[in-house]
Amino acid sequence: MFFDIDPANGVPIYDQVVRQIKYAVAGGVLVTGDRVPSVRELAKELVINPNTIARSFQSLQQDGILEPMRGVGFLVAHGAKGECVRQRRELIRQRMMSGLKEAHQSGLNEDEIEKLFRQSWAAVKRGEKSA
Amino acid sequence: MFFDIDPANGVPIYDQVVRQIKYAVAGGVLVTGDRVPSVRELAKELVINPNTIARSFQSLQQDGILEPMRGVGFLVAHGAKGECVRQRRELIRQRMMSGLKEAHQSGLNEDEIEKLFRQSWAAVKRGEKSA
Amino acid sequence: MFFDIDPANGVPIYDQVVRQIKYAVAGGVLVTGDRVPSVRELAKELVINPNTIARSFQSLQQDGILEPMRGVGFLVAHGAKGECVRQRRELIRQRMMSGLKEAHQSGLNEDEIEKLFRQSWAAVKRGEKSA
Amino acid sequence: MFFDIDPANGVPIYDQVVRQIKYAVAGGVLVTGDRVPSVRELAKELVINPNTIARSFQSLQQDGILEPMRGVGFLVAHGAKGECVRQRRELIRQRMMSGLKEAHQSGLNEDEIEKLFRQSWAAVKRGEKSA
DNA sequence: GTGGTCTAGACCACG
DNA sequence: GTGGTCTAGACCACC
Repeated sequence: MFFDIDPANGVPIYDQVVRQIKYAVAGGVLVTGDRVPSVRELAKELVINPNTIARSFQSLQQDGILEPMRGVGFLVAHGAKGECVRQRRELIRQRMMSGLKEAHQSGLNEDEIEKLFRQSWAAVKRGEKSA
Repeated sequence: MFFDIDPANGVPIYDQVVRQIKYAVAGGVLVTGDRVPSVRELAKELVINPNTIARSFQSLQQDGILEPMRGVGFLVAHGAKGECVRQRRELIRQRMMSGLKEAHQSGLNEDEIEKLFRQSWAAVKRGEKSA
Repeated sequence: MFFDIDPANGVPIYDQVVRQIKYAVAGGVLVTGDRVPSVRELAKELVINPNTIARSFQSLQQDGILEPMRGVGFLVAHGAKGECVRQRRELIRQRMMSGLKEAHQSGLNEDEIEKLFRQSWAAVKRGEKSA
Repeated sequence: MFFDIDPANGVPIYDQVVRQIKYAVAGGVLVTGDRVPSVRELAKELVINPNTIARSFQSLQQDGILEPMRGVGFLVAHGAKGECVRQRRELIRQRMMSGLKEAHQSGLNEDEIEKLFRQSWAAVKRGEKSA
């Protein structure tokens, strides 16, 4: 699929899966009514324990992003896109805030932080993997 | 002292202590030869179990930031400042990179990410706590 | 398993565990990819507090001998054998050096030291416990 | 004096002092009736906490190696030499045994251990410090 | 007084 | 089930 899971990321795998699916819905890669790959399929593809995927789906179901369809699997729910677009912004914002909070508290001055941001963003756009 | 520990932060307490001390050394608040508060003192001040502090100090010792002095306590080691300045930048950089990687991968466009950065940084400087 | 822990040895228990595992890897008893007994299993078997074992494993992880596998346990890491063979020799060498240094410095002459070595080695091979 | 103290040796400093004095008596460097340097002198010379030296002297007094002399200090006791010669051999022997026990248990074969002994002994005689 | 080690037991996150 | 973190409290060695 469209997933980019990093087991050594600090972020729990189940949460990475949750986020990736939300981002896919927010970006229109998945739209209301689409069938999401089954737990087993995803687990096999991502080389992850099926329980982990199941936990992700459970979380997505509680958030109203996915709906279980008996005998079929999970479908993207009505109104999921708006919710995902909103959550995407919020998830990224929180991560940004928490990082900047530590940067600020660490005593780095504003110029250095700005510079780090520029460099990191450029590196990310170039597709580096060193984070 | 100069500590800002948040027990409900996700980041383990012992790691927060490690980082704060590295930042203090990087910023010149602590310099080579300075005696760091004893395990018991710090534990009492931060209302944290002494074992947790001991774990932080052990980690700092392995990194060559602190040196144990028998019967005295821990002292800031030779060359600690350079190392801490380096590590501070690296710790912040990694956090920045990993956040931006997720932002990029989430499909947010460059303008939105830039805007989030501006807003978040302004909020952090204003001292908000909403992250 | 293959452990010989002596709680009244002077050497900390967690360090004895670390060494025994390194020796096991060096000797080929454990090979890359092998799953090491879980913290709880080992603790139960050796009648040691789980935290103590956890500390040993943490140390072995930092040395690159073991790798944690989420939800599974610890596995012997790639390249562990070479490292362990090297460390085994070094650990024994250091112990030998430090003992001989004291012997030399104590004023015992060479013949006496040689003789003590012969006698001790013979005793160890006979399996005596008087040290 | 004739001391060779290594604070990072694992062996407690007070015990190193005890041993060194016993070795000096065993080797005839100190003989019955000789006055041993005062606690303060030794502490200053070895850059060690005076309490540590005091503890060493206390131990030596209990062993009958030193005798306190009011207003003078500590003197080497009657019969100390024989006792020290005996203890010297025993102390070295124990250290040898414990090292060889670990070597044996580590799986190193006899040839390797013999070789390590040769190399280490040669290095010690050359006066190396790497242990 | 200092740090080092160990135990006991709890709770959590993860798979 | 796994390891990770934290607390509480004990005992020890050392200075």
